[in-house]
Amino acid sequence: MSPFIVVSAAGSGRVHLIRTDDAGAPVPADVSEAAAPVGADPAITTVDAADLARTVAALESERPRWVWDDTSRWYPPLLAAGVRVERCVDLRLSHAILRHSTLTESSELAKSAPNAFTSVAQAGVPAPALPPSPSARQQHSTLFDLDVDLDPDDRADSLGTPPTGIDSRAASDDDRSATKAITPTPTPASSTPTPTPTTTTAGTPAPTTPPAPKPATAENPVLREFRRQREAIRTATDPSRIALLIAAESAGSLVAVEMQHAGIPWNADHHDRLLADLLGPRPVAPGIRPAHLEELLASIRTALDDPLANPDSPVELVKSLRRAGLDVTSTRSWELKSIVHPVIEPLLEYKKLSRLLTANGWNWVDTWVRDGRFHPNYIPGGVVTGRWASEGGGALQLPKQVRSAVIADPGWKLVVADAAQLEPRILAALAGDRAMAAAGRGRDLYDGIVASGAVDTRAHAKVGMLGAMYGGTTGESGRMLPRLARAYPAAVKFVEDAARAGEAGAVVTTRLGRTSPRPSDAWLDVQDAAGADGATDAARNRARSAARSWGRFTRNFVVQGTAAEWALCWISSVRRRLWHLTPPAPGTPLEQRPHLAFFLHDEVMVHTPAHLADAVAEELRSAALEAGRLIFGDAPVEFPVTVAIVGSYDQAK
DNA sequence: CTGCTCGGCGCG
DNA sequence: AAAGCGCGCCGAGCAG
Repeated sequence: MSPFIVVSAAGSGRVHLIRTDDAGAPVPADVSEAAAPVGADPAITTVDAADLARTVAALESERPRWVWDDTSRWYPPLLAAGVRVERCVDLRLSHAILRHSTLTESSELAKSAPNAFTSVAQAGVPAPALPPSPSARQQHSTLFDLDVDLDPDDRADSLGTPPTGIDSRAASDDDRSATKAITPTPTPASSTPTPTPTTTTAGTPAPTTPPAPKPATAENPVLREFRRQREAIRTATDPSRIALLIAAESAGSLVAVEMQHAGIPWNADHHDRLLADLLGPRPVAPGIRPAHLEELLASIRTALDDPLANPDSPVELVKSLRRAGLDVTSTRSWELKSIVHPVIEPLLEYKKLSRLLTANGWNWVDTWVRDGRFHPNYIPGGVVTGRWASEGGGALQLPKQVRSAVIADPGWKLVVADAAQLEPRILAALAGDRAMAAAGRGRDLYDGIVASGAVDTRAHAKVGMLGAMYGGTTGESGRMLPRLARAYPAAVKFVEDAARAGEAGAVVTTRLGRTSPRPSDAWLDVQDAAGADGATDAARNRARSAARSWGRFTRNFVVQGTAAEWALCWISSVRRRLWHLTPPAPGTPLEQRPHLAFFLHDEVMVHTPAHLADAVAEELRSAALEAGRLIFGDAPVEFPVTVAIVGSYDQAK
């Protein structure tokens, strides 16, 4: 079996490498490595940080899993040195999952006091890397090469026995430590990468390994944490699920670093032309409005007969509008749209363009685009549900307005894939709802719901399903719910159960084992106050409102969180497939081969030489199939992806 | 001056 | 038509 190698900072610019078995027990290296053993312990070697990349590259042929505290700390320098690793274990991300998961709640790790690994959110992904296996079965057993059985045939419940995602125990101990992401390292294009792992990356937790001149492996805190995690997984309620989640989370952490490294191809000249077309030429100095905005401002002031009207200040603008006789309570676009008045058109246009200018204008390009690439900082596990967050440049909110500036290199293509109606499909699989699964088979899921007769239009099906998953009760979506409940009772019951759990203060757990945070002390206090003798109506209303709000959160957590797990498995598989699409090419940087360039919850973008675009498209589809089977086994729910091969991002869908 | 909340809006 | 989930970022405006 390929080894685990624990990577641990040793101080003084040195790094310890410790070989272990799958339980985290040190094992002697059977081949001598370039570095000398430390003391009498043959399992541990020490290298200079400056030699780490070379050492890792040499050892990579053994297909080890690199075990480190934080992929975002160790991997960037390796990539910068041209070294890509196949797979890893991100202990920080794994710890966050294992500490809170109901599947590992009896583990020593879950019961232990917070430690240096406790500080963060969640996320990460390992990197599988075998050549494509001939059979689906083999693919499953090798995808992540976990030490657990991932055979889909053993993953029982698919459809038929709905897995329990709901944990009905009431919340008890307080725990609000691990929800928010680490302080990320802002990475404007101008910043320089952290040169070596021994330099603590700014913003990341301090190195967890104290300088230990004569380290015994038993005392190594990174190794100790790894051992505890392996034990937690081994003794979990459903080891294969939590192990898959840990593997996917760690693989994701590799993808995140690789995508930041490669960047999104961004044509600054095109972006500038786009801005000039809409706003007018770039102002000569900051603080000056572009010409078109200035014109719109004049129109607004004329229409309001208010020469001082200021659309940049919501508070002032509401006053101006009300002075002009408009009955508004805010300046939200959707509220303004319902009003008939000459000021509305230029005002909405102003707001639209002003938003473009401030969010993705010339300053944005100057700050974030360097040498034709936008290098956002991705934060795996940055969202409580397991979704990624990002920091710097608003990478996950790129408006459609500017996507035409995302242009493939000459001779290259962008292959953009999107999982169609991912969340309702996830719900169908989670709930074992055969009718909903059937509605989505071979077609658009919402069309299938219409075809079943449950609702009359696709728009109704969509808004109804979104409402069911978000907890909407009013308007169109509220009206659709009874119809959906009649046609798809299992799916609706599933989300209702999740909501009831949250309202009662309980936690819920995703398919693979990510558990929702417990409600805050403040929330519990509000509930207690409402139950006390002599509680006022106001207190009871407040408690009911807070309970429902938390119920909407847990209702959505299970679906969004499981969708995030599907997406992690998808991109992990895509990563491995892309790597094997081209022959081994030692010394060829990652970004000169087909590579992931962007990931957005249920959508990915691959930047690839044009002649490989069709093959990439096929791998994206195959990977989606693989992700579904990994998580849901033989459940009859399909997870189709739409794939577009384009020259620029705006041409995709 | 910094640090914070808020309104508003971009994305899924 | 505009609400029900999850985010990040911007400018305005206020508190210190």
